[in-house]
Amino acid sequence: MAQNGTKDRIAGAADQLFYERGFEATSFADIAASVGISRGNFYHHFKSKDEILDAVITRRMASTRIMLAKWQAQGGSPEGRIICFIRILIVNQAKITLYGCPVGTLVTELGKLDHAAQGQANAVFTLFRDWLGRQFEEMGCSNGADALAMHLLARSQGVATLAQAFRDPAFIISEVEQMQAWLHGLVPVEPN
Amino acid sequence: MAQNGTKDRIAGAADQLFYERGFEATSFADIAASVGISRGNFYHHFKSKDEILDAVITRRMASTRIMLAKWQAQGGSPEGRIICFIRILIVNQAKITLYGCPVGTLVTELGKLDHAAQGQANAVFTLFRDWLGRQFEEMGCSNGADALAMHLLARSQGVATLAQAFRDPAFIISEVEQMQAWLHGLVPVEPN
DNA sequence: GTCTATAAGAAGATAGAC
DNA sequence: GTCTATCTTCTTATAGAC
Repeated sequence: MAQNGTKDRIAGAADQLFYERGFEATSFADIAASVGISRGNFYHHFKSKDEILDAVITRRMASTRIMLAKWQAQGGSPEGRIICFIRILIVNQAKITLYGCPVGTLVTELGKLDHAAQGQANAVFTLFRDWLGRQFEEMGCSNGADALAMHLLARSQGVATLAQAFRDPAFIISEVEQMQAWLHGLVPVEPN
Repeated sequence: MAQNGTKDRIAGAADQLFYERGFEATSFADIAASVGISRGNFYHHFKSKDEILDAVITRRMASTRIMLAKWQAQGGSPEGRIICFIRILIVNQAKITLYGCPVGTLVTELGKLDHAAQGQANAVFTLFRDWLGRQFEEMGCSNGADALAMHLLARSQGVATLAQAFRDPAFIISEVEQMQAWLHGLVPVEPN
């Protein structure tokens, strides 16, 4: 991590700018200015813009895996772990109200650009999807576990989109409560 | 409508390209090529790219108003009219699977660009929001009518986002059924 | 590893002929 | 109303000095 400071700082700055402004709208000059290096230095670390995108997605994959592993390791019930997922909407409430969901907005943009990294970006979604699916399976919803995972992912995406559109952080709170109620209503009161 | 053929054709082509590729990613050359005119001719009809965006949003506002008015005029129950809204996901299934929701994706992009037309684009959302709110009021949900409207908008947005991300048109069908079931479960069987 | 300088191309936008 | 030609600026990308 501290092995190559500059390369990592570039990827970090790009990660943030791609989230806040979008991939296409972010130029090398923007990233360079954010890191505090010259544009020329840039190409010593990354040969092209697509390579930076690669690095950004790799970063996001890694941090997502760490987050999911942490939730998994802290014990508790699968239901409790799903609550952890739902509550990232609240943890990131302010940023979501401004920029939406980093995963969803990047996948949508790359999809429209027909970009080669689209599948890679979508792998972050798949990470959440599979993890949620396993939690629902553990909850005893072995039949529709994946459908439930997709349903919850979609609910979260919709909340992020509308919260950003209307700049309404309170909407996030309201919907998170409804998602938690939905989750509790899934299994008819069957303590593990 | 037929008064200025070229201007309208430009706006129509821009509308489609902004949806399929995004606003920033669409260049004047792209639109001109799509319409079959030269780039120079362009500026006779629109002074800037922002003016085209204005025209595109105006078009979308108009067509949305027409669609909502049509649903309103066809009689039936408010519940039936909300079903009309839900089912546009199915009507536009193929395009949504490829490009997501035209309203949501434009608002998200303009939000990230911090574009001046962001509020204007969001007005299309507000058109749906207010119309849905009135339907829920008529259904007797006068207290939480707007919250229900926002909830349903969010659900639709989430479905569009994930359907596009996973290129999964079947997910739309599955979620539309769930939204209809949710709608029917709202009022405890009280015929109008 | 970092910089300056610069190339090559695409973008939005304008001028003026027809 | 449509075209060609051109301008300016921005963006990605490269070359080469330090």
